[in-house]
Amino acid sequence: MAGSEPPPPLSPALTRNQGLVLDLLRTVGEPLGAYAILDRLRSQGLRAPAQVYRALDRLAALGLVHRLETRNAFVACTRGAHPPQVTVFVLCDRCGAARELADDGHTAALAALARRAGFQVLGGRIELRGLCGRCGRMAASESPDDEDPGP
Amino acid sequence: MAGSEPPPPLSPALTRNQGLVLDLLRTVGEPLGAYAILDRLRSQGLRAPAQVYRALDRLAALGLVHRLETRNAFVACTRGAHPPQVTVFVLCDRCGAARELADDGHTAALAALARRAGFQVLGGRIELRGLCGRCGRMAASESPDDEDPGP
DNA sequence: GGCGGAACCGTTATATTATAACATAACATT
DNA sequence: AATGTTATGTTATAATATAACGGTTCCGCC
Repeated sequence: MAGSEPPPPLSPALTRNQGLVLDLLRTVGEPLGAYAILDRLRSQGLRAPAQVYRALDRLAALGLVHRLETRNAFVACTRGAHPPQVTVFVLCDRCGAARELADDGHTAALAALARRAGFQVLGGRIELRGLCGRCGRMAASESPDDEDPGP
Repeated sequence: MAGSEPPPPLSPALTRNQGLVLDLLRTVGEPLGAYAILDRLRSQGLRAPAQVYRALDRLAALGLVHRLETRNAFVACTRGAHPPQVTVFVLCDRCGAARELADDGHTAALAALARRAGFQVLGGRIELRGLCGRCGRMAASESPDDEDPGP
């Protein structure tokens, strides 16, 4: 139909839906559930969960997004290409932020530990929960109560 | 065998529903979803998901069962009392078995790593997926195909 | 011996997350 | 053009999890 070609944001080798989902996650920077993604992409024409899940499956297989199992949410990878699963996530209980850290060899060491028990490791990602720096300081200094992080 | 020796099952301080769920998980030995637990306890009078989830919440808080985030399933703890989360799970993709291993200090080391990034760790459990010894051998020797573990 | 509170219980209803299944469209390769 | 492959759009449904309500039991206590 109309000559509508959105060239700038989309990453190459990705289909339209995959590009939309990846762009959104990169822009937002924090974890989003599949239905939150869907809601934000309705204006771009997405209508059904399956469309989002399919795009997420592909992006995850490419290592461009990671699934956070403890939150049932998805986040764009913030480290360049990295060998499969050499990454640790830390997730803030208070503000929901997710941060991806280099795992410093722990995943490999854990795989070796498992192997000693006769188990062959094929995957797995480490997710730790707690408080990010900002929320930790607020919780410690202000008082032992619960508030949203301010502006 | 029968006699009158029920020493392993019911833990003290548990309510009826909690005891039923814990016994079931201990007997089965492998991870079960909440609805699978419910189905197997209908004969004991349980009827609604909330009953199972409540029992599981309490048992998890006591450290008697663990939740496997990557499977949305629950498994009885196989190691005696242990400090919070000093445990690694390895989960077999093929037969579904779960095994709990001592973490050899990795969780603590990871917490230290996170702390260096300004993050205060409050919890988290490591789950690795792959093949257990038995399934790994079958996959390697027999052929590169997919069968259920024998009877 | 009756009164509050706490913890658990059972139940219904609903929210949230994820897949199945199927027909169509787009595109590259023959 | 016929074909195979991949992605798409759509509907329906499965699987997992929680909210909300009222009732019961038990325990401490005055």
